[in-house]
Amino acid sequence: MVNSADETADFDVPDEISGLRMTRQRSEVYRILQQERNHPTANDVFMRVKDRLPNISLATVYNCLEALVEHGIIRQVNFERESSRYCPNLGEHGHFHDAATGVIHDVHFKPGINLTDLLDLPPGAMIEDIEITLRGKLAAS
Amino acid sequence: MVNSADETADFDVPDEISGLRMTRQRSEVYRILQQERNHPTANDVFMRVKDRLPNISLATVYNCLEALVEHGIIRQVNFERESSRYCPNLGEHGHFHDAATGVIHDVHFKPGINLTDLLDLPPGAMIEDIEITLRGKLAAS
DNA sequence: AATAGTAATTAGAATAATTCTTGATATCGG
DNA sequence: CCGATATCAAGAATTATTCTAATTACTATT
Repeated sequence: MVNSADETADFDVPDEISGLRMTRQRSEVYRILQQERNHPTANDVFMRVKDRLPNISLATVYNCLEALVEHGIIRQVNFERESSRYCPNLGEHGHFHDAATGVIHDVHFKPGINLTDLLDLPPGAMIEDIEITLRGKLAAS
Repeated sequence: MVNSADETADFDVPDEISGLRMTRQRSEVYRILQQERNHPTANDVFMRVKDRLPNISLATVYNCLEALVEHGIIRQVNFERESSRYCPNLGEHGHFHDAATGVIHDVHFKPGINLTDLLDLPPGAMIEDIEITLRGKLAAS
């Protein structure tokens, strides 16, 4: 069954992404991340995916997320000691956590900015990954 | 007993810092962070502090660290899902994690750089805290 | 289409870091 | 010194996550 006229605005997920076989469970997990870009936790994904796969287990959601992260298809985002969150935005960006609402906003660099140029890195450091996290409040607008 | 000629190069810790009463346990925990600037975990601190306070419990170390963090005396640093690490360096700085050795190096901005100027923040965002984490390898030198 | 081999999924147990609870101690103000 | 409050210790409890073992699904081959 090809999902062309489903209830939600779906994404068709190919059979394979970056060498990872996209099983039913992985597709649905990935689809949820694409659809709802609010940086859900594994448990959030679990609750949402159960609508479509009522028998899925939380362990499978963790497995799927891990597989997607390892293949560079999504990113895992950690904030303090809270549950990990997952994010389909692969470009270099940071996260702003609104302390009042708990909402996470993606934050991008202004054009032409390269963070590593601005840091005094230890000699010989080869950067593989950068994480920028900001915590604060949004002024009532 | 005033520690002026102890085995290690000690710091005298005042009776109170930022309104936090410096009990024996909190002083010793704080002293360890000052002495060994390798971003220890709570358990690392626990093992080291037992030399001086053999009866201290891990829960107390956690309590002390939490009190120190809450009073802005030290910083708590998280990397992925690993145990929290603690750091007496209060100035704005990031952390470079050497994937090969696990060692964490403090990273500072080059002079005159203000990160928030370089980011496209959500309108009205008031930043209270910034965390920059870099992961990579140090080239063999 | 049956079969063998591999990979994925499930459910629940196990783990690890951290927090909580409770009772005992220490400290401070009067 | 005495009561009030804060801190500490020990171990239980919690939470997110990972592991284990058994089942199921998929792939390639006959």
